[in-house]
Amino acid sequence: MEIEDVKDTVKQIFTEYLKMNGHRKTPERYAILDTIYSIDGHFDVDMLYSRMKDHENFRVSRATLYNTIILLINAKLVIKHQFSSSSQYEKSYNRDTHHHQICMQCGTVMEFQNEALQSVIENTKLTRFQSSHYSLYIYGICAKCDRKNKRKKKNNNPKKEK
Amino acid sequence: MEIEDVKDTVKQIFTEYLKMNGHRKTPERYAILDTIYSIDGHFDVDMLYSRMKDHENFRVSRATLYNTIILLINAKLVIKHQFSSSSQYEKSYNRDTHHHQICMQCGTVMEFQNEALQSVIENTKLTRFQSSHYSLYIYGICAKCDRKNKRKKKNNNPKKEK
DNA sequence: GTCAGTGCAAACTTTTTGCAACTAC
DNA sequence: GTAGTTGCAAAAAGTTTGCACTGAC
Repeated sequence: MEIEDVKDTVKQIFTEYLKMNGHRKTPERYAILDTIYSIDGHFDVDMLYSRMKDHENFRVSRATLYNTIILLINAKLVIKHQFSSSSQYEKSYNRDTHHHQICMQCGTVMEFQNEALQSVIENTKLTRFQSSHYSLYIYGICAKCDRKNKRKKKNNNPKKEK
Repeated sequence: MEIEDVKDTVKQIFTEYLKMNGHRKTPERYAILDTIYSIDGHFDVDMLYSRMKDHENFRVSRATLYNTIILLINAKLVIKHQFSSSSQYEKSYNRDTHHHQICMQCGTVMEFQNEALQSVIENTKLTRFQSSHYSLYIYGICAKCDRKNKRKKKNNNPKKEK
């Protein structure tokens, strides 16, 4: 699906959601949705804020961003993650299911796909629980940091870890 | 393994860790470790703080709690989660591997075990990444909230979602 | 015209930091 | 004795809230 088609579709879904729940269709809300669906990967409120101001030339307050994101999460158009201190978000419509590997040293979050993993998780039966979606975070050390550490270990005193 | 044995063991591990990394063995650090290993399930800094003050009668500052928890995470004796606004932690030594199901409505976090799931995740090969541990969070609606919602839908006006 | 939505600043919450006092080594 | 630790209070960072103004309906 082309990106513009996706944008049109999510706009329709959002419109439907707003109508269903008695919310107004404000330009801010559509601008935020549009910007989010232009972003690849994860973003936080701060990044969204500056991206809208700089790239889209559309200024909204942070409060409105927070408010709108809640609506988008309820409309199932955005997913919220909390791997770092600030909440991270990502668009969820028409995205491939993916998992996250997080480097404990540099904090980099990388996505990977694995269909076997995905199907096992999705087919897990849970008792007395209606599951809607899931997040799998695998923590470890990325190749970059691993190389960096090995180099350091070789050269310096092998005492301090910090 | 008995709980007191576990406490002794983690104390040894922590002592070893502190020595290895040139940290001091302070009474605060051991008291914090002991309290954490008395708690079943998850806790946050605030809960740990009041628990130490009330139950253990040992007062430490929040700053020290944060500092010590970082050491314990590095020593692999504590795991950090971030499903709610405040960071949640749990002891990790001698605990069964488990997964989390989180109710998006009431925020309750429940643990469940599933060996098939566990082995698939643990055997997943990751390229260029040394994995250390993982977290699986499944989001949805718990039975309690589900019942509550159905009751409400039946009785009231079926308009508002909030 | 009305009330939901917005921007702004202030408030709030959680976590981090600077500094003086303390203590494990 | 001297660094590493602690407690405290202040600061920082992220998010929420109260209120007056605006604009979607």
